[in-house]
Amino acid sequence: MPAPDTGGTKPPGGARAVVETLGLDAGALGDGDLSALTLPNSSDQFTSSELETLVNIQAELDRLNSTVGVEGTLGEELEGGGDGLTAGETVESVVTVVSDDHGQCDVAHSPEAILPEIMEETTTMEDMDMHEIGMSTPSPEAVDPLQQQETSTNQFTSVTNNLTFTSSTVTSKTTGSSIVVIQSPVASSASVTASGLNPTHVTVSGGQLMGKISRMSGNVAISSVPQFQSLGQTLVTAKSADGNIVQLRPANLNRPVIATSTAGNLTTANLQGIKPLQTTTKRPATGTAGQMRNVFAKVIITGNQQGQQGQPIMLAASQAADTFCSGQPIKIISGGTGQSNVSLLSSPTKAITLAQAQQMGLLSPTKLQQILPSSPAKQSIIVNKLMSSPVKSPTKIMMPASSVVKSPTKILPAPVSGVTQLKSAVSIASAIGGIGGTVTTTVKPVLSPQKVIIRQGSLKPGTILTSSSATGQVIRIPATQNAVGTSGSIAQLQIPGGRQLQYVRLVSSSGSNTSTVMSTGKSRTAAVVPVSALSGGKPIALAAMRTQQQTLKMVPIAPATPAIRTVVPKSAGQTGQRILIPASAPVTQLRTGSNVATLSASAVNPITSGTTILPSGTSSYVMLPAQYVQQLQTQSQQPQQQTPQQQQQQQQQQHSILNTHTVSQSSSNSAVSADSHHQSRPSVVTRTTLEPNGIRPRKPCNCTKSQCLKLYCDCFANGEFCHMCNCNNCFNNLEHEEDRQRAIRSCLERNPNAFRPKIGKGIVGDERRHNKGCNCKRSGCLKNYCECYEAKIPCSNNCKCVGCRNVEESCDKNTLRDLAEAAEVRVQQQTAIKNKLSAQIQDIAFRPPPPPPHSGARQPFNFMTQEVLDATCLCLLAQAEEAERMDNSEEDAERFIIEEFGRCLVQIIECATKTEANSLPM
DNA sequence: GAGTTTGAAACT
DNA sequence: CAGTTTCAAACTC
Repeated sequence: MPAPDTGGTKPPGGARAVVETLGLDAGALGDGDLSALTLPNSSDQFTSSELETLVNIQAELDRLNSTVGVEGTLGEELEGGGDGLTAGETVESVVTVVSDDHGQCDVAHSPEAILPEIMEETTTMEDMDMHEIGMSTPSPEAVDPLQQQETSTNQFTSVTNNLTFTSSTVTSKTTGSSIVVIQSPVASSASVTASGLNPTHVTVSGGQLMGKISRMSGNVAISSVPQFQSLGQTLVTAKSADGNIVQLRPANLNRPVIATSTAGNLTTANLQGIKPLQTTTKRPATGTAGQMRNVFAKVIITGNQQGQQGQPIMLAASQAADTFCSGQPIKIISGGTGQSNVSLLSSPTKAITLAQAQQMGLLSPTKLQQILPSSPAKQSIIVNKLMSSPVKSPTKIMMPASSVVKSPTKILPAPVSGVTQLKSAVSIASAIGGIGGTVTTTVKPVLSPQKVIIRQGSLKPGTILTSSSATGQVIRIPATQNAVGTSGSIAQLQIPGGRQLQYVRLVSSSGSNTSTVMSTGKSRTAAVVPVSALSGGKPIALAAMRTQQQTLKMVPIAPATPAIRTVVPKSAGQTGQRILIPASAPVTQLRTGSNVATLSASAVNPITSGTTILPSGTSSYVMLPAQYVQQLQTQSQQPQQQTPQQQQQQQQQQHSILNTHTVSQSSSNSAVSADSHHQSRPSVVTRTTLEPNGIRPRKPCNCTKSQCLKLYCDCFANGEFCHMCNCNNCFNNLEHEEDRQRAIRSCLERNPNAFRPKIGKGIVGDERRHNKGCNCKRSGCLKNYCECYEAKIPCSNNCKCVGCRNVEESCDKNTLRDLAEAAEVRVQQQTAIKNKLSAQIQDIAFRPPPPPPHSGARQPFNFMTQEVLDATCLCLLAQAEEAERMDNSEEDAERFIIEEFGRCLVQIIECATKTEANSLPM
């Protein structure tokens, strides 16, 4: 299928698919603890030996490859399919497949897919319902799902364009989920058909990771052993020799693993496509790469563990609209144990046009102009399914082109000109099968929609996302119909600790056109749809499966951040809630309670302040702070709606709210653009207190000279867009995405860890500590000048501060205090011993002599007369004086005294014995 | 609110 | 790597 937007040539032949797999030992990560994802090396560098571990899983995949024998085939087919691809274009597609025992499948086509569930043991994907996702542009070439079956391991086949996932029973036990990244130089577009007729063979990587990487044909992005580096605590990135960054996410039992590999040239045209995951492409890897468009299909297959029912399999693939444009269906055939709860695409798709995005303020006119011409192909974003009648009344979701084009996590500068226009709503027909039911979901994008995420779910009203651990921030996602106000609103979530803004569109369950949320059946009430990310933003998709089984998926759309974070639901019994969020924060964890999803540590921490109304042609969008979301949640629980003023009042009551500017949606569609945050800037910027978790909420910056493109700017430093700040000449927004990306790159060049959270967990224990340490000279580290003090953590050895007094809770002080306490306890114990001995002596001394035994023998205590006791005490005093004179320590003195006491007792006993012996003859 | 202080970031 | 400058936040008045 020709790629409309690009006049490029088809990839030269021989395009091959490359599959990269990454696996980690499941045991490496504890439940809810993503920190284990951090590389063992302090340097965060993967060594070759470490890579071996990562590659272990590929052995199985190799067997798959041999069994499937698909490698090379894909490339061939893809070769033909690379229509109109421009040389050097790179398209990435991420397909994430999560399968649980029950074969539920969720298919999401998004730049980033999150699979919370990771295959722990046996994963059965047999008889999976085929879900077909029609790609935006219908391609003449038939799109037949590619099917592939594996007996020993998870089977999946992905074709860059047409994705068909057929799963057979997977008996393989994966220590962790396997991540397969399929890269094919072929243009994603048309020509590739994955169909049973023309099955595109995708080789599930065989050989070792390195080999796979290098095996990449023509467009080989990574030709040499990549240097792996972990970003944040959850993201592992590999940097190839050619400068390409490959992000790998370790697999875990509870966590999805996402591997992203980007290679080839990143051109403006490339940017048109979605940049799934966090990938950074600096330069064309090879000369050949420059001539070809690289299509990367990233497939992540994970299986739910513990046979959790209702665990959906989420299949997410992102494609560049221009490349994958034409109706390339993704079919998922899953058969579980006969229970294929395929909850795919049940909710209606929501798409927004660029014009709508512009109206919403997410895109400036200039930006829109840049975007429109470049890509004829229209990208539709399928956000979510909220309704039982999915196809109907699709809600249009604004997805800034930049967000599509640019992975929020991508830090490299991205050209804007080639942005593909987002357009056309995507209809998604999905049926959510009950347990054991098979459902086929078909996504029928109108044009060549970019599918971001297809997720069905219904957030049970009152779903709460809270950051577990330290932060404890709570985000409630209004999922009920009651939450009318939330429908169509965009919640802006900010990930703590380095974290980013997350924009989440909240879709109410109401079946209005705008908010196509309809509750079907009893269980499904609402879904949170991933919304556009302002440039580089990552869409966050929140979806809940059933009221009883809630699934939460969050696809971060936040601004660039070095890492991607995947959160895996912890509760086994329920449908896992899945959150994919930017990884800047050290640990993200999502625990799903019955109705509660918990984002651990800073996962969802500071939520961006400010609510902005986004005017749109069809519907209004509101930028909501998480607190507002929470509020809405509360409202959802309460039938009556509140006025904005009431909402504000509630917001004010909440701790974690920064300054929130709440604007109620109005039919007038007040024009407040997201990027022109200055307009929406609240007249009064309030400093907020710390959140309950102790983390200071995001503060609006006041930058004047740095253009908010230097680390001076907290917003920028946290990987966030400025929003409702007081800055001047701000470039930290979509309109200056290029500059922003350039600045990000510059910062990373200076300091690769520039965007990592400054406050992390210490080596020992869970205590937070400043990774770099402060350098205070005059503040004594007792003022907020000190970053340690500001973070409410004691200075550590990392600090170079002078005259530090921020040791109140420090280890040193604790140590001293502990020592003091221990000494005190010891003294008390010794005192008790003395008292006891004294009491015993007293008792013996004053005990009335027992009646003479018949034997006539006298017991030793009969000799404990007052004189004996006095003598003993004198001895003890003498010993004490002696010890004092010898300048012995108190402890030694006590010991000597006690020893002396023992000798006294011995003497008494001996005396008694002798006396008794002497008396016996008598 | 203006001015000062402070320390991180940026620069040399 | 150290010293200096720049910058924005924190702080003081």
